[in-house]
Amino acid sequence: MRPVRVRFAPSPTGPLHIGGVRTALYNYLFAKQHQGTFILRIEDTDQTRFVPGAEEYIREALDWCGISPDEGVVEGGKYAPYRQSERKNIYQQYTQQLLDAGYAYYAFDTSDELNTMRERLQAEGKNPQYDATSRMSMKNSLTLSEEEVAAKLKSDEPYVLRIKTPEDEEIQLNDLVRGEVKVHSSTLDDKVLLKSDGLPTYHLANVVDDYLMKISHVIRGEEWLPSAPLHVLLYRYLGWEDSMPQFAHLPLLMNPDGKGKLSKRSGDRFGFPVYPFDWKNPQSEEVSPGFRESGYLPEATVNFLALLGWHPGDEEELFSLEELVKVFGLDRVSKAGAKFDIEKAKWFNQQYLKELPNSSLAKYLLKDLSENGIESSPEKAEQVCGLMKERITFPQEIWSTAQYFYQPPEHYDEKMVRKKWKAEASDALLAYAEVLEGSDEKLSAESAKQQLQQLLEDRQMGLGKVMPALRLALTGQGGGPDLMSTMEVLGRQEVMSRIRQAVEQLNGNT
RNA sequence: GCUCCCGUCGUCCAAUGGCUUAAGACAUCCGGCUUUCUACCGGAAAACGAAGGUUUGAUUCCUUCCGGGAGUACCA
Repeated sequence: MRPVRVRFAPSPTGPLHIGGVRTALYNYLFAKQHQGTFILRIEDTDQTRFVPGAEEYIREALDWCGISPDEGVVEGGKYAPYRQSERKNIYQQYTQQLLDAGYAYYAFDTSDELNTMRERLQAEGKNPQYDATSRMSMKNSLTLSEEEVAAKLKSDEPYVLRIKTPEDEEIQLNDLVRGEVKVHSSTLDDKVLLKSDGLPTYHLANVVDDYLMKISHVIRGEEWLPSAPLHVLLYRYLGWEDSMPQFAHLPLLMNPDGKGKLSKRSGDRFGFPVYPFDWKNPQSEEVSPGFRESGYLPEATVNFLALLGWHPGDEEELFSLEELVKVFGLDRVSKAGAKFDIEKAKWFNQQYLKELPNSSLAKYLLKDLSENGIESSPEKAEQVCGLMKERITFPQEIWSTAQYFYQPPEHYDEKMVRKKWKAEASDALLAYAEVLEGSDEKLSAESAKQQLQQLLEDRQMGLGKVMPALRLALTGQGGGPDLMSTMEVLGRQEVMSRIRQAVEQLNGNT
């Protein structure tokens, strides 16, 4: 068997979309599983759509996911260059080869002429395409005399090269996820292979590069399936059918409502990120949110993406990248498009977040703190994270829901005040503050609890009467992590002062 | 329009020509735990798109229809 070499071949026309990330991931997993090579090739043959920064974005996105290429524009490799615009002269010999063999021809039609042709065919109820039946009525090297063609080529008149699709042939390909796919050549059109700017189109460039780079498997999105027969034809005409890569067309990532494939618009419409990280459109300055900035961990994102269109076969769901490499297989990739479910992504994030060491989480919190002008020791931040991490989905929730670890509450949850703030409780709290005042040892979760229990016993009250009020006084909220531990983090002085502040404020108002 | 691909709970998906009362996870709902909760534990509800075949038997194979998606550019 030949060595596994796969490529991820995006075009730098914008930020890498999360669906692209999944395609890259599947390529990576497949390569690593077979001790193969994962290649990043930049398909920038359309210079009109080039977007500055897009290529860097793509590479950073792969790095963030932990799926960096083995060969590529920065890594280099035996088959460099890996940017198609830098391979322009390579394609020439193959277009010539196709021309010489009669598998391709020059076409001189202007876009107006093409439109006219399409309109005419449409009106006649025929397929409006440049194909075996319509090509003979167009301006090309099949209809023009040799002299005319030579003259046109000599002049500055722009031309393209088109493939001459066969009239009556069944084209078959064996897709690793879809099985046998058959298409009749009469439904294919004479696609442009070489554009008038001298650069190849995707179809030619992709076939030539895959051949030259010894790609063994082409794993790409399903949007390429319709043009796969054309690629098969190209391999055949170039005489490379024996070394043609195996194809695997992945199901598309769809909008949650099933209407259309996931796109930039989906993010705006459904309110979730569709990019690995924030992207600022260089023209409009508009920022599209990313998974990273939204608080998703790369491990969670990768895990989530892996399960969208692929299934391990057993009931395990949590996989590290290394584990995925072991269990992944194209045979378990599903065929139907997968609707994007952000709730599942959140669940994965939660799973990974609670396994994160406090010190890693603390970095997020410390950043939020310094942005809000609050100083904190890393130790305290870690303590807070330790208490909060089992009840959050995103790191930024620690700051947004547990500010009270750093600032006394400014207001108190009204509903909870009505339900739980009773005179009896408030008296007990004041007494509790007195007790704390009198003790001079460091407040710990255990000592706090002991002292409170002692006090309540003397007053013949239950914990349930006082705890909610105490939480309210300390945090302003009705819920949160273990109260005694919360007090330990706050410290004795702070607990006392917050109790007194709450009593003053809440009793005054009601 | 034409070509191709697809169709199991709301979502991701599993299994299978009879072992199926169709499994798991997310989400939902209910209960429990708890000082509280977004955590945890327990439970409920929830699907083979339709019709015809083939077969002793079909969710599974075939056909048609319906539905969805993709492609149909000198974009990738």
